[in-house]
Amino acid sequence: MKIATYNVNGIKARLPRLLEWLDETKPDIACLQELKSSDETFPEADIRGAGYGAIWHGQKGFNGVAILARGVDPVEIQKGLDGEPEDDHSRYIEADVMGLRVASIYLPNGNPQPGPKFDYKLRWMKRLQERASAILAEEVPAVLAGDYNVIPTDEDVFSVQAMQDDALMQPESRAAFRTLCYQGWTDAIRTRHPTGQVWTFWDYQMRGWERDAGFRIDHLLLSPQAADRLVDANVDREYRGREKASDHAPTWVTLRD
DNA sequence: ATGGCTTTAAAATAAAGA
Repeated sequence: MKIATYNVNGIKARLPRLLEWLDETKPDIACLQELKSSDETFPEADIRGAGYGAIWHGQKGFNGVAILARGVDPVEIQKGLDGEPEDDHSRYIEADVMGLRVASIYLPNGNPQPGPKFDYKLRWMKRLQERASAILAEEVPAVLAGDYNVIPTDEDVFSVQAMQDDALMQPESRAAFRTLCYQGWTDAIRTRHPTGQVWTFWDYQMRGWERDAGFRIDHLLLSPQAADRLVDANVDREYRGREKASDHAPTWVTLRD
């Protein structure tokens, strides 16, 4: 089965591209981020028309996450993360679907750093670590998929110099991501592609796509019970080059049934 | 050295992204 993550950067603006991608690549499960849509304006009928059940956690203007499943309805486990009741950003949704635990994650960007947005990013990562640890304790096949807004290593960015002051690759951001992995989560893309450039994002600015100036920030972390079933992982790069594309490309894993 | 683009919200600009 194929599980994908796709930061759509506005589900209304991206709807033709999203429906086309679902039809052409037929992921069993698709985790979406940056819906930029309230709960009420989520295009449920179009998603159903494409053959997918869905749950979502929307927000007007920005953020927003969803989990789509081919032919079935995901069973919601929770929306949002514990530990900061005043946090009203829609960045996390978790479900049971097709025998897997799946989370769709939109981790805070954190720029500019230092500053309150970076502090919020690090607090959010700590809260994610706590939830991820609880999921591991259940010993179930699980996939934490999403836009982590973390460039894990210098090999995951087109230019270390250009990005050195960015929140995405600060030592604190990387340490928090490593802590998550060291709990027992497997970074699926790096397992299948141990070295080299595997970009998932190209900035709209500075002709990022044309220069192939990208970085790797969309990740699928597998619990041991899911990692044992890992067959392949890759990026649907081609969709970044299409008309009215998101600045992220769909990123996916396949697991043995 | 800096900004260069895109989406949303909302009515002209501003926030947010990364």
